Amino acid sequence: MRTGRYHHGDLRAALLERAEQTLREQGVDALSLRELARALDVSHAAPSRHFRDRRALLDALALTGIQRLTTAGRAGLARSGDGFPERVFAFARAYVDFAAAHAALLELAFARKHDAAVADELELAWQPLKADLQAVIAHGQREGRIRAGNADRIGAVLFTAVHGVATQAAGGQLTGPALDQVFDDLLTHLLRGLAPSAGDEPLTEPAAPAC
Amino acid sequence: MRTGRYHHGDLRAALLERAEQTLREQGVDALSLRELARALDVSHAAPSRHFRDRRALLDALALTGIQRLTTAGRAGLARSGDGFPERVFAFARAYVDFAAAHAALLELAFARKHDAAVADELELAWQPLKADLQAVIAHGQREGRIRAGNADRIGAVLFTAVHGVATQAAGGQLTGPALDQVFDDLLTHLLRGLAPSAGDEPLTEPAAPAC
DNA sequence: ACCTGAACACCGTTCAAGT
DNA sequence: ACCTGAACACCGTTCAAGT
Repeated sequence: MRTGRYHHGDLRAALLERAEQTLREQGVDALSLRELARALDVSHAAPSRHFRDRRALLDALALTGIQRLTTAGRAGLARSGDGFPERVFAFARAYVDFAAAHAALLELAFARKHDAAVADELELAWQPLKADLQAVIAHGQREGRIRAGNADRIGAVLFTAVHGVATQAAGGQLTGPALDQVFDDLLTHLLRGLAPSAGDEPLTEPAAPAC
Repeated sequence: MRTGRYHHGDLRAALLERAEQTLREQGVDALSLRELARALDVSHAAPSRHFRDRRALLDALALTGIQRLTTAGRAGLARSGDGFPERVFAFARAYVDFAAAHAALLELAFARKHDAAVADELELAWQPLKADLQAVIAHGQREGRIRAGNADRIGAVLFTAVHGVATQAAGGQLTGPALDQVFDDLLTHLLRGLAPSAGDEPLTEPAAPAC
């Protein structure tokens, strides 16, 4: 039922919002421009004013996904205490939980981009989250819990490990207690390996003095 | 141009083979049953004899993807020597290389399944690869390079870490030297954390005797 | 500027009918 | 058993035309 007026103060924003809902509830394949237009009571050709094609809409969604994930990571840090491994766990957990709750959205964020310009834009969008991760690592280094060295390399290692958990959570391969255990085991062992001097419990005890 | 005869000794196999090619060259979105039928010179309704719907074809492809990946992992092990960290690296590298070369196929293998029966079937298909990984870990434990303990848990940790590298390689977020470095750093630090007693170079030197 | 409506070339899926 | 051909209900995309 068309209302008659052109209407829609901001069709672009409305399309994105509705698309995100469909994505969450029914997945990418169920996302159609025509269905979106119908839901917003607008002609099927109207979306093309705001998104060149379906892919452009998906790319825009990917961008919001990265931004939301960044926000979720910060919220996780804000909820956590000041301790060292605690902050790493809080940050990582926020990532994994977001991935499980917004699987399709994150999948879009990580999909291979055909357009180089889009790939660059998304790469840029990751920077704030990566900066947050750097800060967490620098904190661990100051506390003597992470070995000195190139923080970018250490950041890439942590990011990749957590991403491995997150993608499996998103795909449903890892759920419930199994997910929790892998998450804990992976981070614990990796941090142990990243510690400056690894005794038996380097994550909860200061390194024993050399004998 | 239809030939006239029903033809095609094994249309199902022909469909899968052609689909895999299209997937590799043009991605999932470009994969259409009608196009496949056209390429095989068969009516557009013929594929439905062998695959209930498009999703069923995609599920079948996912299955072959897991099998191919398993084969690639074994080939990696076969090429490697007998040393301990060497075998882990060889196995993991085969996984990552396969992911980079067959991104779309592996994506299908890890996509969330709507059908529980399919999810179970794919879960089963992973078992041979996971068994191979268990063997590599058991080897490391015998050599005193990996701490004793539940091999399933340790396997899940290693799998997840490597999967994190693989998905980023598949998505094009990690390529070239950056990929190699993250791969090396992650495995090195994780194995260090998994070692029974971690000195400064636990991966290349036997653990120093306790003082 | 922003949207409509018609048009075009594609889909997936189903089903009676052919061999 | 296996396939065809027509039919149906959907798509994405384009473009002249409207306000």
